[in-house]
Amino acid sequence: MTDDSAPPLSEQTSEQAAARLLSWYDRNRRDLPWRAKPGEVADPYRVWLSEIMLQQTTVPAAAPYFRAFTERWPTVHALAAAPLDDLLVAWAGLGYYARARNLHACARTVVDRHGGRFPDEETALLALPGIGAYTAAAITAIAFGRKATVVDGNVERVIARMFAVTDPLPAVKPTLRRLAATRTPDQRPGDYAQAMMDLGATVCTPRKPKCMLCPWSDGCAARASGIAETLPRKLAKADKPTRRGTAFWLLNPDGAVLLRRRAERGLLGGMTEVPSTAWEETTPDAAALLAHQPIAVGWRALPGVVRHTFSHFHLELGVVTAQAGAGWHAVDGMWVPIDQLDQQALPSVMVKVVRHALAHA
DNA sequence: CATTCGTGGTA
DNA sequence: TTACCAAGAAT
Repeated sequence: MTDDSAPPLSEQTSEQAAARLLSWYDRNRRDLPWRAKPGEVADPYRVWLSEIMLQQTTVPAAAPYFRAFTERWPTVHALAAAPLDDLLVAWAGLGYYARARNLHACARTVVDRHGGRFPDEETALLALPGIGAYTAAAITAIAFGRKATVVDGNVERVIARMFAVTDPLPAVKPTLRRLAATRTPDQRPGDYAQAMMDLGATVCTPRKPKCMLCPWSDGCAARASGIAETLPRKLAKADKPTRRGTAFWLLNPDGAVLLRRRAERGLLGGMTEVPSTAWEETTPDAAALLAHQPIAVGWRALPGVVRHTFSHFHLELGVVTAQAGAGWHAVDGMWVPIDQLDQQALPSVMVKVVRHALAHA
C-alpha cells in the first residue's frame, strides 16, 4: 500500500498509522552520533548516555559532549571507574549538572548491582538515578526493542495536535500520555519512538509546522481546525527575577587565580567557581563584600558587569580584583594557573566571569 | 502539584 | 533585547 492510496488516518487503525510513520522515518532517517545504523545492534550504554545528555538539551549542544564521553569512556565500566570530578569537568558547559552527578551514580549502580548491564525493564530502569519516565521508556524501546510509550516534549506536541487537545500543560500531561499509548505499536518500538521525536523535531515543530510534509497530516484534528500552531497550550510561566552579586578575581604572586568548589548539591552543584558574594535580588553593599571576601585586601572594581540567565533567574555579577601577597596559600579554595583553567569544572557563567576579568584586569 | 535546575539558539 | 524553547528529573 502506498501513501497516496492510503485512506485518511482517522479511518485507519493505530497500527496502520504507525506503519505510515515508520515509512516516513525510513525515508527521512537522520544520522545522529548515538543512533545505531540500520542492522546494527543498539548499545544500551550509548543509548542511556545520549538520553541523559538530551534531557532539555538540543541535538547540536549534546553531540560534541556525546563524542567526547564515548571516546574517553567507551563502556559503563569505564565511566563508573572514573572520578566524579572528571565527569564534571567533561560535562562543564552542558548545564543541568545534577545530570552529571546522577550519571556517575547510575553508572556505579549498574556496575555494582546489575553486573554492568542495564536492566531491560522500565520499572527497573526507573529506579536508577537520573532516569525518569521518559528516559526509562526511551531506553526500553531504543536499546532493547521492547514496547514502551515514549513521551517527551515532541510527542506531547504531536499528540496534542493530532487529537486537538486544547487543555494546557502541564495538567494535561496524563491525558496526552494515555492518547500516545493508544497509538504505540508492537512492531519496531525503538524506531517508532525515534520517529515520533523526529517528527516533532523536524516537521511538527513548535512554530510554523511543516504540515505539508507530515505523514499524519490528513488525520490531524488541529490542522483541520487551523489551530495546530497554537498547540500544545502552556500555562504562563512566572517571570524571572534578577539576582546580583560580586565576584572576587584574586591573583597570587605566581599569577594563579583563586577558585573554589561549590556545594555538592543545588545550583551548579560540585562545580568550580570564582568566589563571590551571595546572589540576591538586592545589590551587594560594602558590608556584603567584607563578609564574603576570600581574604582581607583592597579590592578594585572592574568596569562592566557579567550577565547570565539561569533556568529561573537572571544574574548580574560585578567583578572586583586584587593581588594577594605571598603567604596566602592557606585560604579556602585552590590556586589555579590561568593556562590550566580548561581543566576545571567551570560552568558557562564562570567562563564569562573569567573572560571578563582577563579582558578588563 | 509546584519549584528547582543551565545553556545556547532563535524569532 | 526579551522571551521562548529543547529527547526531563528530583524534590
